[in-house]
Amino acid sequence: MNVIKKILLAEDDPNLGEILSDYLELKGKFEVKLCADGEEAIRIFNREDFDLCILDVMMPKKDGFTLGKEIRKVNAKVPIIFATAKGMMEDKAEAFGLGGDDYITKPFRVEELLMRINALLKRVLLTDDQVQEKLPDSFEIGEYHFDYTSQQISRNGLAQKLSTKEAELLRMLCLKKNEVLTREEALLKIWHDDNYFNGRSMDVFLSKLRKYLRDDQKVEIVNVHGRGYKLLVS
Amino acid sequence: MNVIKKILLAEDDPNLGEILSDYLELKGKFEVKLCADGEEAIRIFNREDFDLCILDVMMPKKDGFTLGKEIRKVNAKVPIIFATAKGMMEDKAEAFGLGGDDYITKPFRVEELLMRINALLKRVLLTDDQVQEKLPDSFEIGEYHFDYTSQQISRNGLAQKLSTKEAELLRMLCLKKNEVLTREEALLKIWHDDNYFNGRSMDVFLSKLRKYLRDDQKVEIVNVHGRGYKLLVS
DNA sequence: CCCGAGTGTTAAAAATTGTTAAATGACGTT
DNA sequence: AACGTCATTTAACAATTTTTAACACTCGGG
Repeated sequence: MNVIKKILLAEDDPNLGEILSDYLELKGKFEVKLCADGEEAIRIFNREDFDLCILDVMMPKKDGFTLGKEIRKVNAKVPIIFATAKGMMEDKAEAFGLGGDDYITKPFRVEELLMRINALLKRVLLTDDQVQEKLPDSFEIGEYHFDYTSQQISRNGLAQKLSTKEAELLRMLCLKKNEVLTREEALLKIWHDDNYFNGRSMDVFLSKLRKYLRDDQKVEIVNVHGRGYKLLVS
Repeated sequence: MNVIKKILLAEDDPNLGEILSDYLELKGKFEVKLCADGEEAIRIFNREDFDLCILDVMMPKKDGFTLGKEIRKVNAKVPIIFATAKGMMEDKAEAFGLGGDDYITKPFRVEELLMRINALLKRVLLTDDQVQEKLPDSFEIGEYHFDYTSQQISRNGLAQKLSTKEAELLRMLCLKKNEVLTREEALLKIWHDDNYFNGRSMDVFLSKLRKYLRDDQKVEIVNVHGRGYKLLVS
């Protein structure tokens, strides 16, 4: 690909972090985001898209493994490299599965790290095309037909254009038809940040979607108090 | 080598800069662009194509390493030579390895610099041919046929000439058919600078392209609010 | 029943985008 | 140099999208 890959680097030692960051940006032509602790890292991760994460295991506030698990909750496939002191990994390795991931023991040479990064990225690139866990982009909602990419719903041949956010939210609801879509999940995936104002903004969009869908009595977006929303088609 | 190589020289000392520039143009038969600081350098770099960069590490406004990283983000392969005072490099040098780049400690003899330039350029010349990933220059967009090099689109035998920027923008959209082309990416690649006015200029071109493509209902350029555009063919 | 947190709805404000026209710039011709 | 022509940028205004604000209502625990 001709696109620059983005790497999230969580490393609490500023010196090492700076050196690694510089090296990867200059030599590996990556765009590197450096975070000093686990909490900052998860916040940044939810705001931007990354192609790979490098997590120091020993960090203040939130250790690398916890961070890794939280990242996995939101993103199932981004490759992760854990950097850890010798001997710390053996037991954990099993636990984490390490499906698409890797680990490297400190101290390591930067060339070694770069090699592993490239290896992981290449592997993702290979499997990416085959697996193509391609989510549907077209849905049936009662009498409505919803096409996500072209951002419109239609009923009886009449089309209604949707804005980007309207389409994204409706898509997430469709992907969980009859299940609960958590407010948190929608906010993190669409707004990239779960806070009060984005929540209110989302409420407005819910209201709009309900308006679009109200011509079919059998379609309903119901609230699950304190948790989220369900798209019901009876 | 029948083409004159272009060198970007970032050096804040006007005397040294002038001497180097003159020497390289005279002795090395290069075309040299001299910049007095890092900010000027990155601006120039985004506007022109260079075969090699020589960056003084200590410069006002933006130091050589930062500049080097920014250059790497845009161009992954142009060789860089860092010029630095003795002792300053040793720690970084290790980190950066010497893969595609080089460094030289001040003070140095101009002959020494010329040697390194020629060495780097020769190395690039060797590896250059392999990369050559050729992108298509002709696209089908619904009923339209778009030829990038001849800068025209045609439908039902009727041709419509495009201006350079129109063609470049349409090409980028085609290369990402059904995916999002980020405003930022288009601006950096075509306008070489992402600012408000270039953004507005791009909007005007989007409007023109939509006009050219509006005879086929199935072709659409849809906006992804806050991100960019998708070229859709249904 | 009362209260606070959570939700529904609407409207206004702010930001972004769409479109058209005028101003500027680039370039070859005379 | 003056001119015509075309490409591009800037300006102006319209329309759309998203966010924020305001107020009403609901839920569920004390």
